[in-house]
Amino acid sequence: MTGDYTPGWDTTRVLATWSKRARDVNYSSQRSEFAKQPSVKRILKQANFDHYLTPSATHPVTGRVALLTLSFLAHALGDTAHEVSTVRPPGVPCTHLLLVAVWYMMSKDAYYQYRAEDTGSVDGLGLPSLPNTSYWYDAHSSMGSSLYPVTSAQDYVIQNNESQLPISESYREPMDWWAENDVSAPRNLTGNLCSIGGVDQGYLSTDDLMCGPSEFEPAGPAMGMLGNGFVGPAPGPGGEREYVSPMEDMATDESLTPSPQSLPEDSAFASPARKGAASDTRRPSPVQEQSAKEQKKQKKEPKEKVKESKKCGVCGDTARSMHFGGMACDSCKAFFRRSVQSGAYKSFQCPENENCPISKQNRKVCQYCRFKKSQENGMEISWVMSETDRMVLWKNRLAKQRQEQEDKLKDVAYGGLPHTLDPDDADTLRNLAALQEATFKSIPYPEDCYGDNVETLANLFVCICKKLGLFFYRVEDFQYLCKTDQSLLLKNGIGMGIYLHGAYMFDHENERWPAEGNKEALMIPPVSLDTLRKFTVFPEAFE
Amino acid sequence: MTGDYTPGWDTTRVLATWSKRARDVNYSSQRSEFAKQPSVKRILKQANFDHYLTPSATHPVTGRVALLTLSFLAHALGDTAHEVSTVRPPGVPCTHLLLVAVWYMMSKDAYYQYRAEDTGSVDGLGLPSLPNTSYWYDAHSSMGSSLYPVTSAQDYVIQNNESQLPISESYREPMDWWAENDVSAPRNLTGNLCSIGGVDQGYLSTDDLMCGPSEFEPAGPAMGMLGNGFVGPAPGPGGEREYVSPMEDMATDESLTPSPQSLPEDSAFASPARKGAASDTRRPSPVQEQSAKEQKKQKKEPKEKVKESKKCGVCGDTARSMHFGGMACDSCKAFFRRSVQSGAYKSFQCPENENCPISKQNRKVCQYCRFKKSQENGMEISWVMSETDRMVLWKNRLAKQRQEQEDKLKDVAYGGLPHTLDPDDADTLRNLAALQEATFKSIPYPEDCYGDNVETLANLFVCICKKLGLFFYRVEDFQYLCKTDQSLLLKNGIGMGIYLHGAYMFDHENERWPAEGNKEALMIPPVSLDTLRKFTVFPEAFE
DNA sequence: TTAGGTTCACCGTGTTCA
DNA sequence: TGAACACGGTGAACCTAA
Ligand SMILES: [Zn+2]
Ligand SMILES: [Zn+2]
Ligand SMILES: [Zn+2]
Ligand SMILES: [Zn+2]
Repeated sequence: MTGDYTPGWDTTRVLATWSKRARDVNYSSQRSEFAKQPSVKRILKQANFDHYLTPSATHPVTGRVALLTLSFLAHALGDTAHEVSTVRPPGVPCTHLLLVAVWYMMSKDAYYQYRAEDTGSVDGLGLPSLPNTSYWYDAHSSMGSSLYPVTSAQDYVIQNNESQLPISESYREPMDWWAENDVSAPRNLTGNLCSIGGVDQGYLSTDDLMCGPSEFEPAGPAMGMLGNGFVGPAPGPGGEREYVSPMEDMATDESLTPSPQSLPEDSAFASPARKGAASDTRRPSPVQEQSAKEQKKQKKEPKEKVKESKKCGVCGDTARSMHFGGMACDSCKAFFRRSVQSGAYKSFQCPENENCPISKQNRKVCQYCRFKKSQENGMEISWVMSETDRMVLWKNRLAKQRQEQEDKLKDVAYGGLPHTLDPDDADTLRNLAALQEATFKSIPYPEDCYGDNVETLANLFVCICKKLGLFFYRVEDFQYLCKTDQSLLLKNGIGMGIYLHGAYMFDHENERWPAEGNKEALMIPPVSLDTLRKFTVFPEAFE
Repeated sequence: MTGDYTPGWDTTRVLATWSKRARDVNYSSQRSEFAKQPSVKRILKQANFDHYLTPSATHPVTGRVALLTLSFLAHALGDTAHEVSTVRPPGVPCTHLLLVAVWYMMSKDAYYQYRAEDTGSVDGLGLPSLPNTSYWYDAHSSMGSSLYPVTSAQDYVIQNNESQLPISESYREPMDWWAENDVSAPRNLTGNLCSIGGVDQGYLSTDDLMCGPSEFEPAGPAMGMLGNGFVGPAPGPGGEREYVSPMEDMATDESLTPSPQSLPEDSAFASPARKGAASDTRRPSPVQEQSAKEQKKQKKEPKEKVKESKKCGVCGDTARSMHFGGMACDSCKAFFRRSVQSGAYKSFQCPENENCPISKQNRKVCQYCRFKKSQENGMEISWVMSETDRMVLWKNRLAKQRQEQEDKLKDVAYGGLPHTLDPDDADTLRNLAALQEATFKSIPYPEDCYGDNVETLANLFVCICKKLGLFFYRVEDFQYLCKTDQSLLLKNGIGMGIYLHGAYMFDHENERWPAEGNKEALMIPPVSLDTLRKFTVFPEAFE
C-alpha cells in the first residue's frame, strides 16, 4: 500500500540545501547588520521588528518561554519556513502558503523516509497500527451526509467557471459544489491532472478537515453552518480575476514596480571603492591643515564661552558646528557648498567696494563679500566635495541601495522564493504556490463567513480548513498515499497551515484580519481581534 | 451527555486571576526595563532572554516571523502557561507538566464555555456534528485488539504491583498491562477513586493517544515495537519503588536521585570546556609578542613618568593602555577596530603622499595615514576579534548570564508555583502536578526506549504519549466528558503536552535530553539531539 | 588593572523641498 | 535660499573577562 512511494522531486535535497543556505544568509546578514548597525534597537526599527516587541514578547519570562516553545516549533517548521518568510514582500501573494506546502512536503517525506528505514510497513513494527482504511471516513460514514467522495479522478475533476457565481447562488451540497467549482489549472505540481491513483475509496468530510486545527478546538464542534449560503463567492476586487499563472502575474506586476530612474546597473556596480572615497580621504593639504589647526585653536579658546563658539563666523547667526573648516551657520554652509560645487563663486561680483558688511539680515545682498568672508572665516574650497567625490559617494550609496532593491526584486521575481534556490526547486515550489492560490480561489468564502462575530468566525475557520485540505489533497503525490497516511498528513498540515495562515494574515497595525498588501487578503472576510477574543475563554491572553 | 458538566474547581476564575496577575507583572517590569535600559539587548540580557538569541532568533526577519507565529502560539497557551513557567527552577519537578495540566484545563473549559454560550449542544448550531459515540473507538473497534476498555471503574482500577516486573518480563497486551500496572493513589484530584461516571462505553487505544503529537508525526506510524519488550518496566531506580504520595515523594525522592545507570552521563554534563580555547585563537605571534613586550618595557620604564607612557603612539593623545599591540588612545583604538572589523582599511586612500602627520587635531583627516601609523605603532590587525570570535564571545557571555539567572530563580522556588498564587489554586495545581508525577512514574520507560537511536526514540515517543494520555485520563473531571469530548481533548492535550515536555526537558547546554535538575529527568531515557536529527528529513533545522 | 567589545550621542558631509 | 533630513564616521563612556 505504501511501498512504492517515489516523490516527484528530491525533497530532502531541496530542503537540506535550502536550509543550509538559509542559515548562511542568516548568519551573514546577521554579521553585516552587527558590523554596520551596532544598535540592536536600530536594527529592529529598520526591520519593522519593533512592533512585535510587545510586553509579552520582551518580558523576561514570557519572552523566554516564548522562544523556548518557539525553538520547538522551529523544529517542526524548520529553517526553511524562516527562509521562505525572509522574502515575503507585502505584494507577493501566497508566500505564506508556501510555508504550508513546504511543511507538507516535509512531513510527508519525513514520514516516508522513516518508514523506509524500517521494515517498510507499519505493521511490521508490531504496533497496533491504524487500519488501512482510515477511520476518518469509517467514523463518519454512518452519518452519510456531507462527505466528499473523491473516488476517482472523474469525481475530482473540474470545470473552471463557477467561481464567478453571484453571492445569491442557491445552496448546493458542498460535495457537488466542490467537485464542480474547481479551477482548471494548475492542478498539480507537474501540471498533470490529479488522479486518485491506487486509492480505492476516498472520502473526506468536513470533519476530517477540521481535525487539524486543534488549536482552535473550541471552534471545532461549533463550526459550520454548512447548510446556509455556503456557496457564495467572495466579494472584493480580487474575486473577479481569472486565474493567472503566478509567473505571468509576477512579470506584469513587476513592470510597474521598479522606477526606471533607479540608476543603470553598470553605474551601480562599477564603483569598487565604497568607503575610501568618502568624505575624509581627500582631506586638506598641509596648508589647510594649518588653517584647520588654527580653527581649532580659535574655536577652542572661546569654547568656554559657548555663546561665542556657536556663532557663525560669517553672518553671526547661530551655528551648530564647524563646516568646511570654519564655524558657520546652516545657511552659510549651504551657500558656501553651493557656490563651490557650481563654481559660481568664480563669477561673484561685488556691487560695492568688496567690503560689504555681512549680517544675518543682509547676507543675501552681496554674494561676493559673503563668500570672501567665508574664506576668511577659515572655510576651505577644497573641503567641499568635488564632483568626483560626490560621484563616488553617490555611487556607493546607490550601489548599496541598489543591492537591497535588487535583492528585493529578485525575491519578487522568484515569487517570494529565495533566489539562492535551485531553479528546479524553485519551480516546484512555485507550482505548489500556484496550486495553492488557485485552490484557495476556487472555494469562495461563503456568505456566512462575513459579519465579524463569533459565529461567522467559526464558519470562516471551517472554510479555511476546507481550502487547506483541498490544497493538500491536490498535491499530486498526496494521491499515492493510503488513506491512513493521508489523514495523518491532513491533520498535521491543516493544523499548522491554519496557524501560519492566520499569523501571516494578521494586520497587527489595526488588530484585525486580514492584513493588506496581499492579493488573497482582498477576499478574506474581515475579522477583528476582538471577535477572536470572544472566541476564547481567555481574553486576557491577548496582551 | 454534555449538559451536566460541573468542574471540580473554578477553573475560569483561577485562570483569569492568574493571567491578570501575570500581565500586571509583565507590564510593570516591562515598563521599568524600558525606562531604565534603553538598550533592547540589555533588557534581553538581563531578562535571561538572550540565551535564545540565536542568529535566527535575532535576525530581523526570521525573528519577526518567529514572534509572529509565537503570538499565535501564545494565544493557544495563554499567559497562564507563561506565568507557570516563570518559576521553573531547575530543581523543582513537574513544573513543565503543570503547563500541561493548565492547558488541559483551559481547553476543556474553553470548549465547554463555548458550547454553553450556544444552544448548549453542538447540534443546535446546525453543524454536521460529531457522533456522540466517538469515532475514535468506532474506527478501531474493528480491529478488536489493543484497545483499552475503560467501561467501568472496575476496569480502570488498578492493582499496584506489577511495576516491579523485571525487564525480561514477557510480553503482554498493552491493554492488560496498562490496566494492571497502575498506581493506586492518588487517582484523581480529590483523592477519590476515578470512576467513569456516566460514560457507558469507552475505549482508548494507543492510536488514540498518538493522534495528538502531530508535530512528531514522522514517528507516528513507525513508533512502537510493542511486540518486543514493551512491557518491561524502566530500568531506572524509580521503576522499582512503590508508589508514594507525591507530596511525600518530593521530600524523599531526592535521596536516591542519581540512578547508577544514568550517572555515567553526568560526565558528559560536567565538561563544557568549550570556552577558553576560542578567545585565544587569535593571539599574537611570537614576533608580535616580542614587539608587545617591548612596548610593555617601554611603558614600564617611563612608568614613573606617567606622562610618557600615557601617550598615544599614533596621535599623541593621552592613552590609558595598550591596544591591539600598541599604545593607543581610546579613539585610535576604536578607529583601528572599526577599520579592521568592517574591512574598510583596505580601501583607505591618502589624498597626499602617504606621509601625513597625525596629531590629535588632524587625526580625522587622513584615514590611510592614521591606519598606517597605527600599524607602525605595533597594532596588529590580527588582534582584532573576527566575527566568529565575537560570536563565541557573545555566546559564552550569554550562557553565563543564563546560568546566573537560573540560580536566582532557584531561590524563588515555591513548589514550582508562583507564590502570588491563591493558596487554593495552588493546591489544585499541586494536586494536578502530583497526579501527573505519579502517573508518569507508574508507566516505566520500557527497555526499548533506551539506546539513543531512531528506533528507541520512536518508542520513547510512544511511551510519553501513553503517559500523557493516562494522566489526562485520570484527571477527575475528564471522566464526566463524553467520549467525543474526551478524544478531542486528548488530541489537543497530548500534542501540546509532548511539545512542552520535550521543550522543558531539553538540555540545551549539551544538546540532549533530558535536562538535569529534575527528578523525572533521571528516569527519562537519554536522547541526543543528533538522534532527533536523524528523525527528520531536515537535520539542518537544528541550528 | 588591562584590554578586549559595545553603545550612543554627536558631527559634518550631502540632499530635498517648500 | 535655508530648514530639515539621511547617512556614515567618531570617540567618550561603558561592560566584561582575565
Ligand atoms: Zn552664517
Ligand atoms: Zn560686497
Ligand atoms: Zn590616538
Ligand atoms: Zn595621508
